[in-house]
Amino acid sequence: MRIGRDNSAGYMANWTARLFARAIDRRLKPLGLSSAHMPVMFALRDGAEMSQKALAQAAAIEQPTMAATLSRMERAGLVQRRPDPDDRRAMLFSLTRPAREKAGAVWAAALEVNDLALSGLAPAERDAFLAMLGRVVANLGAAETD
Amino acid sequence: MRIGRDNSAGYMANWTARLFARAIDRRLKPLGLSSAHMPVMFALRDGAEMSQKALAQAAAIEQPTMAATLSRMERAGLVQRRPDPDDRRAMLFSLTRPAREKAGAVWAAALEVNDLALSGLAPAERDAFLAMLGRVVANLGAAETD
DNA sequence: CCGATTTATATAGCATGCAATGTATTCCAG
DNA sequence: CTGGAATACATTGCATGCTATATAAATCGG
Repeated sequence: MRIGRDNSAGYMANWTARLFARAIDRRLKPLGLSSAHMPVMFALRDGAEMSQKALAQAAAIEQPTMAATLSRMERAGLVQRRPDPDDRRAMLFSLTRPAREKAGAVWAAALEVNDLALSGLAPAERDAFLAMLGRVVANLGAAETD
Repeated sequence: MRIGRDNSAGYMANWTARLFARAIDRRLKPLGLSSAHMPVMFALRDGAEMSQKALAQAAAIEQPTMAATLSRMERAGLVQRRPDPDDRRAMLFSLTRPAREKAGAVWAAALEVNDLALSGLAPAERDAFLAMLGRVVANLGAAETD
């Protein structure tokens, strides 16, 4: 079997992810946001407060990565942190008012890019696509634990 | 419609790509290689020589990204460059002997991770999955040109 | 209650990716 | 043949992601 570009799932997944990120970033850049901010925006919607660890788990990224993202978002005035009154190791993060006001636009950009990417696929195909992505994530995630 | 994590194609694609890269990197690290080297290894197999621009196109990444990757690969003794005799602006890259000797192991790692990721999917599903990734790439790529 | 372990965050160092820009050649129209 | 446009590469600056490691606080067994 010949593995080139188009029949390597890993390569295609990488390519797809980069195109998604670029499409999102182009739309969010005017708002001072980027694709990495989206999981945080969603997790902290409706005024929720979460620790860095909880945010990292929600975004499925490593803790130092989330620390850096939160640091940049704080610098940009998008999130604020306060000490967790119940755990002096932890910090609780929440969206600032400016960030909350941008949530709608972030939502719209997510929907727009999602729809653009999946155009030409029937609803059942979209479901199947997401299910297969979920299966691949489960397969690779399970293999990491070993 | 509620967009969270599991029903956002962009988020799932990003997650999938990161898991693929980690699985590949874990296997290639003992060889002194990484996932970003794979498109170069494949493009330059069988002693082929290619310019930096041709390699960037083959890998579907931007030129500065390929420049950095080739620079690291050169530092690691994996590729060598020589001036293009027909174009004094261009350089021709090829794999070194040590890199050629690692090509088989790279191939094996790619097949292993591909199979692990797609385990549980029937051959027809795998084909459909790759076809849908191709469709998403085409959709997002076409939108970039605008 | 105490020491060992676990947990939450911080930090360093690096790879991979992008956009924007500079420089040297090449190519093409006139 | 020449000047402007296009092309190939280099460089800068930054974001996103990882691993490995350090530090402080919480937790748990005895």
